[in-house]
Amino acid sequence: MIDLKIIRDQPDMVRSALVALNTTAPIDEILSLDASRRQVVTEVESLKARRNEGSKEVGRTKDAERRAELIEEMRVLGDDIAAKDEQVRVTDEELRNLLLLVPNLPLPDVPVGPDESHNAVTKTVEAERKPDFTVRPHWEIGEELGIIDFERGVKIAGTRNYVLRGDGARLQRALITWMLDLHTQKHGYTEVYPPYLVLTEMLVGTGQLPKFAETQFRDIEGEKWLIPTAEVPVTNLYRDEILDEAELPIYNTAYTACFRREQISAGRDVRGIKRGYQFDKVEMVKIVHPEKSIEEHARLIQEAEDVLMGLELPYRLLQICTGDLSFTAANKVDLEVWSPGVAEWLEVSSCSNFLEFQARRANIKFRPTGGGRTQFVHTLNGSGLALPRIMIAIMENYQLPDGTFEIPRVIQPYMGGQTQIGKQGPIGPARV
RNA sequence: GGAGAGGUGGCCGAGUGGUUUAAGGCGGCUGUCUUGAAAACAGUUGAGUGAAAGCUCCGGGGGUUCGAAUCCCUCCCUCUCCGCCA
Repeated sequence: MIDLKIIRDQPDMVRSALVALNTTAPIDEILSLDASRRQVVTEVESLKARRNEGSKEVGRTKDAERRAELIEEMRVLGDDIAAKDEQVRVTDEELRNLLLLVPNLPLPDVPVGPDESHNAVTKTVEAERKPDFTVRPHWEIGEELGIIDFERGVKIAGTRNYVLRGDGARLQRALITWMLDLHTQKHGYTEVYPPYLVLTEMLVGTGQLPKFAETQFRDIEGEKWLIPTAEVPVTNLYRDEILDEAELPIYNTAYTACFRREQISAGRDVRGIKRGYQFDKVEMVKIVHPEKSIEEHARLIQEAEDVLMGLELPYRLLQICTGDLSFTAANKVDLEVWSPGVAEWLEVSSCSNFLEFQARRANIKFRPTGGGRTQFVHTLNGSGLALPRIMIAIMENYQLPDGTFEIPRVIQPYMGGQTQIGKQGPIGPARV
């Protein structure tokens, strides 16, 4: 949520930002609601001041007649106040609902462009190893090796689900552990394990609601939602809190499963494990002083890069332009890994700076050390990283001509020294 | 799931309809004193909104009343006991 004052004081600046974002928001409705709200608030508050004074006088007055007079006067006043209070309450609610639909404003250095075609590659890093044969897509060798079971995944959970098996499941677990160790031991993060099912307000706080309800999974009563990313519970950890400035910055990292109801056309990205309703991810979340968020964003990107460099995978950085910026972000840089089997760049991380957008929604503040008014913190987050696509990248970049693949060096200690993944044992009831 | 108790300012805790919308204590900050510190003493110390006056906030929401932390309804949460359970 952006500051209502910005819309009130610089409506034209906001309108042109919306054009750059290639989106719309109900700015005019907000402005007119705000104006009428302010007028009614002023009225009702002076009425309340009079009532407070009058009611105190009732307590002091001994004279019965005068007392009755005052009470009657205050009663009439009270009806007026109740009506206006209700008016303010309704207006407040409408105003907030509209405000929740206004996207974050991009930072000045975000390149302007209508859509993803204007995103800019700002860095490309090659890997030392490069297969010199035709690499087969991960879904082929995954099935062949018996580490991914697509059929049984769909059988038990429907489309866009799969089962990892044997060394496949083990490799993913090893990657998660290594990533968490990297962030906690090298990057100064604290590991947290949050709930996967959270209250509605949490998704409003981080910006998934109210606008993107259709991409979320919710429980049957509708009171709780499956998290689409660890960003939701981990950022909201501090909701409605006033932190001490000395506590900043706060770096938290979490591994969670993530659940997304993808609204994409059937048939797109359906092959393999690139896009499922459930996937695993290690997430990094930063709560920082507002003056520090720009430099923290740069560090966050570096920390995500460290994961790819550690795994020795080829990747590139993509500066997202205004038209492709997500609703909540003021700036966003994606990390994409190259996968030769599917022959495409796969997004494995989005590193975003939200400024105070989420902090306003979730009401996360800090108290300046020298005193003074409380202020909103800035929040940032980035994947570090998304597991299925890293699995794809490893299976394809580390592939050997015989359809097996090697395990990245940094992961080998997490796999008991194992260096390669080959065909798994037979599956099926016969084994049991 | 059943029974009972309770939710007040950073913390503890008083307050059961008005004459202080929050006593008192702890902690924090400032000052006096001191070579410095401690102690003592004095003052000060929440959030939101607003240019300010003011208004709002005693778990959330609703109600009664001229007036609610205080009475009523409802929801949430915490604690104790029982039941169930990975």
